[in-house]
Amino acid sequence: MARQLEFPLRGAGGEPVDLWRTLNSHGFVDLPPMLLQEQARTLEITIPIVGARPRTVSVSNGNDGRGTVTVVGPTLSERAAARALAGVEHVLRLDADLSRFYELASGDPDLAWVTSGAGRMVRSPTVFEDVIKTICTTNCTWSATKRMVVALVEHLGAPAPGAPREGPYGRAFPTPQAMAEAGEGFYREVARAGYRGPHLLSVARSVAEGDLDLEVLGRASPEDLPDAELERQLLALPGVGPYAAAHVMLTLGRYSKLILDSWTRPAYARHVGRKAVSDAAMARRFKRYGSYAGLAFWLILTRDWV
DNA sequence: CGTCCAGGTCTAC
DNA sequence: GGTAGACCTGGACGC
Repeated sequence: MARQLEFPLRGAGGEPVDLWRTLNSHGFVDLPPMLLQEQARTLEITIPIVGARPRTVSVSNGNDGRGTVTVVGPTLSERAAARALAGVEHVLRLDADLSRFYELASGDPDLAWVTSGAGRMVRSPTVFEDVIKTICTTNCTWSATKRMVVALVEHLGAPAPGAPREGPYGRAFPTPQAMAEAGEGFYREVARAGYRGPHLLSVARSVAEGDLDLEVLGRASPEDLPDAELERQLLALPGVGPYAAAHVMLTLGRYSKLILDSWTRPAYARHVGRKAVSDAAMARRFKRYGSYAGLAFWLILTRDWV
């Protein structure tokens, strides 16, 4: 018996939330254990629940400007239901207050459109998941990224009730422990992660052994952990360079860095009708958005995604 | 069939 | 500090 939960589509500052645009905020919704369903305009995702098995839920627009969470599988206890709902609200970043960004954007012809509820980046249930997935996007095609992440979730992820017998869906993203216990051979021969394999294993082991706490990076305030220091810590991770650090930072709600890669560079050049634009020029152009520079950059590039 | 390179990173100068 | 070269993999190309 499915169970329905509801939540208000409002940000922490009372600002509007465009759910469909949030669900299309970046490419990770195309990687398991997330599954974007275009026709139904829903996001299916399998999330870990503390003290219980992972659960697969479906997120969509409900009535009266609210969002709906439909839980797959047996009915949850009150506590587990509350945790599942909190998990979805976390993934949708409803705790973020974008009202100051909207004020900034409302006076900008390039960006005023975002104030109707764009700019909320989907994040994974854990920082660990976003870091691992980001490493899997480096120096390869999207199909390769998918192959690696599919393998991780399919073979190492804990199944939710009602999970299909095979395939990557209906399973939570693997824990650091599960990834640490997988041997080098798994990364080489099953995930076919190539030279990234040792990086993935190293990050997983560090977290599993307690030497590295990635989750604290998601909780730290900019006062306690300024963007520059956060970037420094991310760059220290094996396999994480400038692109990956900027991408992870976007998923952490830290928007000062521009994501500069082989997709965004030409996409921005097209946007301004030039053959190429230097990284320095892009940084200058977005400097006026201050701590929201990277978010402004990303939104301008992805405006036509919805 | 070989070469190139994709939502880069690391090491060695 | 800035910049070549190497690096797994496997589609997309050109020949």
